[in-house]
Amino acid sequence: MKTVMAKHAVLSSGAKMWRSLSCAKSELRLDLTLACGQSFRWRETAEGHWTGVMAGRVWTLTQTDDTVWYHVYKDKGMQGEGCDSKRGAGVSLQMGNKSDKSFKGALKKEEQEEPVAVTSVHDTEEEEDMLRDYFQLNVKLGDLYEEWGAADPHFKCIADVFTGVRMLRQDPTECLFSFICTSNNHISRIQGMVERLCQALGAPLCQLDQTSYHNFPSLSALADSSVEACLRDLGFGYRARFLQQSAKQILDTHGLQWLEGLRGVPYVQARDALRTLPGVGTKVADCVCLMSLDKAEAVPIDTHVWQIAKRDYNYASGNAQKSITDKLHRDIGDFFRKLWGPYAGWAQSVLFCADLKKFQKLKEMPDLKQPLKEEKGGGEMRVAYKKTKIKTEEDETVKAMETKSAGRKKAKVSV
DNA sequence: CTCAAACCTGT
DNA sequence: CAGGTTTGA
Repeated sequence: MKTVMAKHAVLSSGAKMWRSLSCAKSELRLDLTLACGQSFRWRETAEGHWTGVMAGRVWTLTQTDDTVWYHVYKDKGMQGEGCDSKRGAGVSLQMGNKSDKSFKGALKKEEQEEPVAVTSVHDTEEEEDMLRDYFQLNVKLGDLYEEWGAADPHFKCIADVFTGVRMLRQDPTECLFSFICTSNNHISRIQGMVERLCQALGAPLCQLDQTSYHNFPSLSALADSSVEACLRDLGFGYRARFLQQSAKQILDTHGLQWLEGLRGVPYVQARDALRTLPGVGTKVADCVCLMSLDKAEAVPIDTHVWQIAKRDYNYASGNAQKSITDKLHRDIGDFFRKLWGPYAGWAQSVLFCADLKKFQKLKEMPDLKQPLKEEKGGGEMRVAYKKTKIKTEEDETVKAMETKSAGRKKAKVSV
């Protein structure tokens, strides 16, 4: 009676369970995009195979030269039973949050009791749409790389190796609460924390090999008064309170749909709205704007990006500062927006990715199919930026609006 | 508006 | 100290 334990899918064994999506590696590199610190939910479960939870389902993704292969696990067995009220709410609330029409059918399907998981044509189309939405495949990354490279020699240099680094369009709730965990913290610990968070408070989805996969917790699950103590036990430290308080504040003063509604609000307004939440400062707010709220111009500035600005762009302003001030945030963000344009946040993620320790080996051994580009002296690249004008006039919309809305945590947003 | 210190925990 | 935020001078 004990069912055979399900396993992670592998492309080489059982091609029938895989579906495909035409997509060149220059448009999407799964390994870089999924492991560069945007989402903390994907794991490499086999060589080049990435497994994680997205839109309430468990996926394994892999790719060949011109194709992305995906498999969606169907496990009705674990749903609808064995979850407490908090978790139960997790499923429906999570799905209810989706405003996109393409996700409409999801809630109904979960509630039905189909004995066998037959994948209908409708499911197939729906899931392909989910992927296209999540990876924002309508955005032509190759064209953007061309533009950034034309405007910025240093970017062009990096871009030859780090192609296909693409911004994910994440669920706003998952994105916000994951990034509240990032303060004063490093990626490896954040990954563990987010995993424990989902395991403790998220609805279970399925189990593969020794790993159980859970949905990200709902707002109401996170807002429960018992959550802070629970998360402190799980090693969240002072962030435990931030998570619970932010969830409660959103539900009490804004409502369930508020976060998603910020997608339709201008960047600066959305960012200031987020900053009213405990544990959410400038950097975290920018991350959420960029990675889940469709604000491509948001450039999250952390100490690491500051180092990049100083080292590769000869950014001198704020040298006296010991740490990043609010003003420095604004100035560096404006600097990069001026350089890269409306998708500056996407460009920044490429450089950020290229600077991660775990990807350094790619710089030494580029693609074999591509002949080595001729070495360009790094020193000369920098000279080009020696005299780069850092400050610009008040002509930028973003800047103008920022100075206007100075009252930080007071900002009231009517959505 | 700027600045430093404290905040949890793991390396 | 770490990919930060809050708080009080």
